[in-house]
Amino acid sequence: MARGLDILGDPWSMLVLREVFFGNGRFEAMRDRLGVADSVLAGRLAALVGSGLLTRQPYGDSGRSRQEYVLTAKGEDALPVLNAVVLWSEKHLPAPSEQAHMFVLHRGCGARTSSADSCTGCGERLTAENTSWHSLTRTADPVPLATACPGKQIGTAA
Amino acid sequence: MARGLDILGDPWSMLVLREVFFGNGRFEAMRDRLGVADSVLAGRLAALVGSGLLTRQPYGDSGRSRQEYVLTAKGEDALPVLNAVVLWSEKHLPAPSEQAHMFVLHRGCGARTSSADSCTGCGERLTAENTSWHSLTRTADPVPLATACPGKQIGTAA
DNA sequence: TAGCTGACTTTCTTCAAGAAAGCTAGACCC
DNA sequence: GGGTCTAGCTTTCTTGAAGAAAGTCAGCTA
Repeated sequence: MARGLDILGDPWSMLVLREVFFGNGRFEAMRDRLGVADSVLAGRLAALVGSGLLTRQPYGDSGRSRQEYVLTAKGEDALPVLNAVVLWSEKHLPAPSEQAHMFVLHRGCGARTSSADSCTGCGERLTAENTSWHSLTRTADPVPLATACPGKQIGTAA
Repeated sequence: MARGLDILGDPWSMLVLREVFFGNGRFEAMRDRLGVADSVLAGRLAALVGSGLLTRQPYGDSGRSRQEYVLTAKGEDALPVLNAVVLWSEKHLPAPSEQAHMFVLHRGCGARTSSADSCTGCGERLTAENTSWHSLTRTADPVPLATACPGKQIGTAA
């Protein structure tokens, strides 16, 4: 557990993972969204890549220096940890505004779940593939989570 | 979620909570077990009490200056977060030794669960009351988790 | 009354976070 | 084809927190 916390226990690491799950894997996008210092973000990304939770992937136009960070299977498996934090926060921390709420939705049955790793509506196991997060501060509609390497499947290969 | 991570995201906070769940709520015991600096432990404990996850409770002999930290209902509800970290770590991080493994057990049916907040054997919801952790480095047998205020129930009253 | 112990608090040093600027390589523009 | 733009870092500097070690204090113990 201590070893797990070395990777996941850092506040920024979890927030970076959150952004990647939201499909927000580009350096600038994360920096702007999280308000984190460049050097810290660079360090956290390198650590998460080093720990095998993220991989780098060139995106958009041809071989330019533009990279996007995407989840590996190992990173995707951290979803219950993030869900558990979201559910605990929703239950116990007062939201600073109506917009600040965030929900975990199972796309299979559409239910809002109160479990970190299974749907309390239908019991199905939650994965990044069948889960959406709904954050009012972000978009009006729920966001399907990013899975390991969107588009082309690389997944556990790395 | 960011607010939740302000409290739970700190590596030491999670480890302190782990110790309290293990029934190890005394200052010296935690310091010895975690190898954390006194000043840092004192700060973390104060923060967790301030956030309402722990309360202080005198223990043993009469009104001496000896305190023990015990969970509140709010702190107890953080169990799924810790479970999720344990399960992820067990799945994805190599254990440095045979002894380093840790399991989450449901005492109701005795099954080892692979879900953070329900028993994968019987489906029952996991609470501190019906959950044991089994850490080989600690004891040979699984340890029933500490619940909100052992002995006298205070719980949500604070 | 002279320790001893548990639970801190203080002090000091070192390391990491935060802010701000600089660097680089390809894209775009005219 | 020279200038500008932009994404994705890297460097530098300052400030704040972590870590180590010693000090404090109240009550028990002998």
